[in-house]
Amino acid sequence: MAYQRSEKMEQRLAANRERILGAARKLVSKGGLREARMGTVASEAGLSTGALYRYFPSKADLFVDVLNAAVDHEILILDKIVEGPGSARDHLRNAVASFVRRALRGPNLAYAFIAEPTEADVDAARMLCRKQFGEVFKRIIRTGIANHEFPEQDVDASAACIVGAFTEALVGPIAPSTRGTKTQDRLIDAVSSFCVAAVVGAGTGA
Amino acid sequence: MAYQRSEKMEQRLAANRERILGAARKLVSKGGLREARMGTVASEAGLSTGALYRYFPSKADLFVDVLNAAVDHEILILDKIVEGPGSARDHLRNAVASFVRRALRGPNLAYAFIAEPTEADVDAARMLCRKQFGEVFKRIIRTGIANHEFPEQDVDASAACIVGAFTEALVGPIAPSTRGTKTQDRLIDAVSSFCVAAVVGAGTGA
Amino acid sequence: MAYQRSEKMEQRLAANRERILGAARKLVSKGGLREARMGTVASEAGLSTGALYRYFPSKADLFVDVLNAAVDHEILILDKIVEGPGSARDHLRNAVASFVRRALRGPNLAYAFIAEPTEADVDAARMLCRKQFGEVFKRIIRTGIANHEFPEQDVDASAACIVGAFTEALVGPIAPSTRGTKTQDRLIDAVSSFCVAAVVGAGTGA
Amino acid sequence: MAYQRSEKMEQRLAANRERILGAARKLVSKGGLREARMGTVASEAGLSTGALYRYFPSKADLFVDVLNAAVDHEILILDKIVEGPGSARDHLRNAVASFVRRALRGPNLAYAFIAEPTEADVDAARMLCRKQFGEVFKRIIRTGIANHEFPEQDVDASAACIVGAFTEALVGPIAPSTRGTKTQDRLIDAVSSFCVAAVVGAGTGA
DNA sequence: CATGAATGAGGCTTCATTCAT
DNA sequence: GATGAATGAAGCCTCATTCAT
Repeated sequence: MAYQRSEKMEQRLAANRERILGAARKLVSKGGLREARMGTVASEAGLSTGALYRYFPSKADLFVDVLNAAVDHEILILDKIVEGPGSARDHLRNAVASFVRRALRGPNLAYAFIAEPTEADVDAARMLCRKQFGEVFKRIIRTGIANHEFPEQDVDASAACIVGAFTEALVGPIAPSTRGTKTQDRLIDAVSSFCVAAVVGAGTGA
Repeated sequence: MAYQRSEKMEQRLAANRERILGAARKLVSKGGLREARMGTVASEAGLSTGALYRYFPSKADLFVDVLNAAVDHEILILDKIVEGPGSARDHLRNAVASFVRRALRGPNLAYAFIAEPTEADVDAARMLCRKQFGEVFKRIIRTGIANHEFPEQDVDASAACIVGAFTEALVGPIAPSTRGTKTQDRLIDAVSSFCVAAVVGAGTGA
Repeated sequence: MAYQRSEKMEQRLAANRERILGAARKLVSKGGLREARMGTVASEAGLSTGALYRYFPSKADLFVDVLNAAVDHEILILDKIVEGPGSARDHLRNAVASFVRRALRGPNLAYAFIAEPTEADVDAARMLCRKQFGEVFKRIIRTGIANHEFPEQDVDASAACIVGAFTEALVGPIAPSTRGTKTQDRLIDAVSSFCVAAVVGAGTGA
Repeated sequence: MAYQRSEKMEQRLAANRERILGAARKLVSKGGLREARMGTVASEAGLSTGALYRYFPSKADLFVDVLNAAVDHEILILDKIVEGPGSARDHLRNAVASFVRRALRGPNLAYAFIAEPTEADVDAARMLCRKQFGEVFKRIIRTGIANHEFPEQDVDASAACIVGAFTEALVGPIAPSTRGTKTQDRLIDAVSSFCVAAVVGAGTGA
């Protein structure tokens, strides 16, 4: 009996945790960390403010977790692509396209967690996330260079440029609004082409 | 008899205004708008809080000015490059390189004003700024396409990617710290090469 | 399991709200709106500043409520008198006497809410209040005129004079301090007599 | 020469003082003390903020002077009426009518300086002013009682009521807006009749 | 004496966090 | 464990007053 109860409880707790994370993700992607107040997260999650602190010790912790969850998920997918079949060029194209596609789908967390600086704690976590994304692309590029698919280049800089390029293309005000699926496909294509061309042709530009 | 609107005074006022802008720029580039408190700006500028409001009607106004001043300066320089001699490819390369070079020099405002969302007022201004940068690159790309220097491509997306690429390369945590002048030159080169290659090879990557 | 919206809690909240209103009333009647700082209201009510904003969205709202509560209460009483038995003259006398009596009892809100101008919000509310008091007296006077108890007269002006008369008599520095009950009774009598005589004898004075 | 200069100077200084007082009066009667900022007074007077402090040691002092000047002027006129020919009833009627007439003319200082509470300093002065007005009416009433023109009554209370009555009739929102001259005459008549009737009939009302 | 820039205390309000129920 | 009321530290801004020119 006690065991039963506890199992049910466990589930409820886990569900709550997820709901909180979901609410936080939603809010942060809508208005940035600044606008994501703890109180709003709580009511969005159907809980009380106080309850939040039973799951996360502080706002910073909560959002670091939001960040990490989102990023872990992305990285997992990207890793699969990289480890899958195909040339480095394919990997690169697919990795970028895959990221952009998902970002265009959901609310654009990208903006919030890639761009916006806030408290030191969260900021540190964000830096790490960007680094992680960078690592994925570095791996791809390095492989390509080893294969002689890609020319020699500053891997760090290229990876940074890639992450920056698709981030801006996703969240920035430059690219036109992307409502229709077709438009989205075109954007995905454009961005991934851009990155592939850049890496493939690196050194060419001089 | 009347108050001497002496030249010295004028200068002092102008100097104050500059010191305020300078302090604001410094603070915003260090910790983002969030951390740039009016009080801190004031003391950094060697003035009292109240004095700030003689020069700028509100925090938002002050930082919009900081933003605009920085951007106007950049755009001016980029425009000169675009209107100067050389191929579109040169323009592109030089525009990127020039921006990145200056950004690496001064405090990296780029971060603050390209990325961080804040109050509606400032945000609107920032959107405009990014758009402005985008326009510069769109012009370059369009010219290059007309010249058959560059292949057909999604100009909006490419411009967005360029802005994103160098922004991230500048402020992001992916590229290694760039202290030495030599390292900086390498980064400048890498980033501008990346962008040029991307635009030149666009459509190639498919 | 869920948060107990216990009766005790409800009561405590209601009590807090009352304490806030009470504190606000006290302060405003002592030094006017100007001196009634939110911080002072809070500590007077035994709460923190922040807590006030859980009960009232802003200073203006709080004081509009103070005003309305006080006035509603008064108007209710005055209305009862007007609708009760007796001649218009009796109604007039009793209405004035009743108001003055209660005003002398509690802190003299009259001053604050009838006289002092402040923020637009509160001001609008105050104007309404004064108008409300005016209406009560207009009704009385109109009835009396219809009855031929009172001579024809400018009802608006008379009502205004009545409200002004007892307000000044209550809060002004002209009438001597009224500490003793006997003195108070005398004042009540004097003021109500004054008003009755004025209305009864209107037009006589020419 | 030096003498000449000094005389001219004296005049200019006196003129400045008057202009400041005038500006202050205008502003206070428009928006109350609260809205009458020193800076605004200064520019309205065609001077600088600092200059104000050469004529008046503080905001409170300035407005106390404004108040006193206005009141002295009134009292002088009222005194003349009281000392002139006619019955006490005439004096009373004329005094009230005269005050109301002038108040309706100029900007309604009455409101600001009779009603609105502010800093302790100014407040004290205002209390005195109201007392002064009260004294005038007390004198009239006492004389009338001695003459057996008026019945015995609480002189203090009656005087307070009179001051309150015309103040409210002047500034309150109860009496309809008084734009036309004819309307104004009617109001003057109504208010003075009201007061006379009240004093004449005092004690009648019981 | 005039000027108007500078000061700085103090007001209102927000919100992450705590805690009695 | 959950609730949401309460806390209190900041933040932005205003404005009477001072002071170098």
